[in-house]
Amino acid sequence: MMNATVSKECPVMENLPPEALLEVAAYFQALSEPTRLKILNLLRTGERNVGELAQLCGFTAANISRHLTLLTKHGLVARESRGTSVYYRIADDSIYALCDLVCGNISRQMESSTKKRQ
Amino acid sequence: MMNATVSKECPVMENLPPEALLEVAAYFQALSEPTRLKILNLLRTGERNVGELAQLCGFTAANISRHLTLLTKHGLVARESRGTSVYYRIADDSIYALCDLVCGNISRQMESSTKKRQ
DNA sequence: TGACTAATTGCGTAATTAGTCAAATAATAC
DNA sequence: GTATTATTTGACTAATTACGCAATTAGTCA
Repeated sequence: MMNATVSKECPVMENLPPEALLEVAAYFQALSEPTRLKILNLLRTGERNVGELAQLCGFTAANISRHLTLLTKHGLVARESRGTSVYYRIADDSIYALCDLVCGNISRQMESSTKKRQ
Repeated sequence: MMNATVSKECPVMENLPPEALLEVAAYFQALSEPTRLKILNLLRTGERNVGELAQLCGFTAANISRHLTLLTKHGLVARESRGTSVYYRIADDSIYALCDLVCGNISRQMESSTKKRQ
């Protein structure tokens, strides 16, 4: 009932349609930019408006706004307009699980490549 | 003992150094390309050489070779030269856990955006 | 050695994208 | 209404990148 179109499981990704592949790729791409990761990291402690994020990231509000638009489009953050400001917050906590996995992989890879190097 | 340099956990990614951010971003970027996901998916059933992958993906061997080089650099696949061929295989099974998470997120997001749309 | 096959790499191209500034939009306060 | 502040969007630039072709490297076999 819930896993209608994009088989919710896909533990294998076998015989996956090309569109699914594109979507997964686009999702990873949303996470593949340092500034966007920084934003997600900043939102960990709670919501922030565009101006705050821009200042904390050291970029213009225009730039951060674009990043936030992209993150929103992929369901990673949620937008809430309050007064003249727009506040963003994490919409999908599982991204931290993703990041944990990746951090684990990276550290493992660094260990092995360090071993090889010496 | 294992979590030496890059705290294996990083459940928060708080106060993370910018280099770590760059590495995580680069790792996600390796997964953010449909052709590379296709390759990883094909390798699920076992090792393949460059020519096979090229044919199955519908691209030149040159192109696939470059993708494989990148995936190798990030520790996602392992390279083994045998005869005149070079065989690649999955080096890091946890990428499927990553993909499962992402598939789950995407299907959830599709549900909610579908709801909103109707 | 040379012939053959497979993989990699140099180079060029088209497309994407992260960033900026400036203009437009939106919400509040006067 | 106007003024002010915050966000978004249009236009542009510089940098990156996925791809193909052609040349090079590497391994096998006669």
